[in-house]
Amino acid sequence: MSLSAGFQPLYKQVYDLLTTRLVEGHWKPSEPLPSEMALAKELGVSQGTVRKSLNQMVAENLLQRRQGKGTYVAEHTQESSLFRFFRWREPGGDSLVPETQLLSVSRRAATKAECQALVLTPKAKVVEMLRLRFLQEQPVIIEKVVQPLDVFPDIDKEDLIPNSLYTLYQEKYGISIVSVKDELRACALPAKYAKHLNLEAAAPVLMTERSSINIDGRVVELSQSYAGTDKFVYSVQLK
Amino acid sequence: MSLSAGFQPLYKQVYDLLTTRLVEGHWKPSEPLPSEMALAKELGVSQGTVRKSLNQMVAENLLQRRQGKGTYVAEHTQESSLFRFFRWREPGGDSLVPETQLLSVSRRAATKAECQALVLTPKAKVVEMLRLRFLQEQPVIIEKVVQPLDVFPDIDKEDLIPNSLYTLYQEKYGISIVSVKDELRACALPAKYAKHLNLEAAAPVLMTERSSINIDGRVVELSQSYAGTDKFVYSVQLK
DNA sequence: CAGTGGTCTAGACCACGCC
DNA sequence: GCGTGGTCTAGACCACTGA
Repeated sequence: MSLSAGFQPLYKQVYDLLTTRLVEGHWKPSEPLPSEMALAKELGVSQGTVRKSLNQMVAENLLQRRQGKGTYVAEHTQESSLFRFFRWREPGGDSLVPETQLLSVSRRAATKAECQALVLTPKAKVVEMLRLRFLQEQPVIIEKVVQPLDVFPDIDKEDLIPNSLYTLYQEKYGISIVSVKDELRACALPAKYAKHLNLEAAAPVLMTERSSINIDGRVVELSQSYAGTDKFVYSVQLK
Repeated sequence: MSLSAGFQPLYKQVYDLLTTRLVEGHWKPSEPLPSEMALAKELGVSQGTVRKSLNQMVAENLLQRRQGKGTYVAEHTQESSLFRFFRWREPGGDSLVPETQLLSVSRRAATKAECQALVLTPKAKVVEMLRLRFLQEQPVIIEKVVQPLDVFPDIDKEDLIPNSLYTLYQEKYGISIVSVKDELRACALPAKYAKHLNLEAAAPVLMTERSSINIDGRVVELSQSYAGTDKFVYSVQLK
């Protein structure tokens, strides 16, 4: 076999190699990878070993396979991305698609906490976006997003911020968000946001702090949001 | 092959068969299943096909495999069960293990909403438990649990309610919770719970409504809890 | 029709647990 | 040493896609 005689099983080595190529942008989103046979031949392993690696990557939402066609880099479409990471529902109900209004965009130095969470050098520049999200035409969530400029150069100069930022991240900046960590608490609505959500100041709201993780494992985005929960709930299934 | 000539792939048929056996209590928790070879011979398929089915069941937390020993029915130990489904953490911190104090147990007819959620005949009997959960010696969560008596006969007569109900469910009632659905909202703390949590009435608290799903797909438990979030947060990773 | 992924088999060898 | 699960291979056949 042409792979290094490491201590890891072959399929794991193949997985690491293919993931590295993916991270480095060797293949673009929605592009096909070489076929199983081609990869097996190139890497000097059997087709079954390549298959095991590819299937693991499919399980992690890195790839998609279509019988008769090929293996493709997973695409963060508006729908799939929102469906996976947008957890707001009507109680007992189906998934919802939010509308989004951009309120402000600014550039500033990162706070100490942000530097730590995003692994930045002190005083590195970040962009802060404030967005208001609507569910069924009602303003429900106000969201502050923080993005490091070294990851998203000049993102504050974008003139079209899409509904799902993750598609923009993937298409323009080569960032593929593969997982997010949410921390939820209840708190009193800060007075400055009250008018946006049509709620009284100090109304109980759900506050979510999210860290978004790129395919290479780096935390590349922080967000903090406040949501009224009279009509909608944060819904999650644990398995 | 001795399996029905259905339209499903073989490994799926094997998976269904083994899952059915598991649901029916053919093997008890922490008991070993027959070896791959034995199952393959019994079912008239190859070892690789059995392996694929077993690995899928492992991925769904139904089984555990130990190299050199065998394949075992997954056990809901206090730790593993809590680790999977108990989502409270210190902000940015590690998982916590709660202490639990049972406040009351009572038997009553199910409400209409409960009948619908738990698929019960009208006016079926349920047990309602009220529990106070402590994190780091502080009372943080007050939880109302509703269990149908047809699933958990005489559970209100248990004299030792463990920290994790799920272990009790598995050991005494043959119920294996494989997934839960949580709906979270912020609300004002009901006055009747204020003293338990050492908070003022109407303080903003995180309310969680949980449906717990048995291995056979049935919703077998509902719970509703209120939690103060000054020191602790509900933390979840989406992938 | 050729090329792709999906399923299934049979068999080899390895790593681990236990007697 | 034996039985278990874990890895890897080689090859057959099927199902789907698109030229």
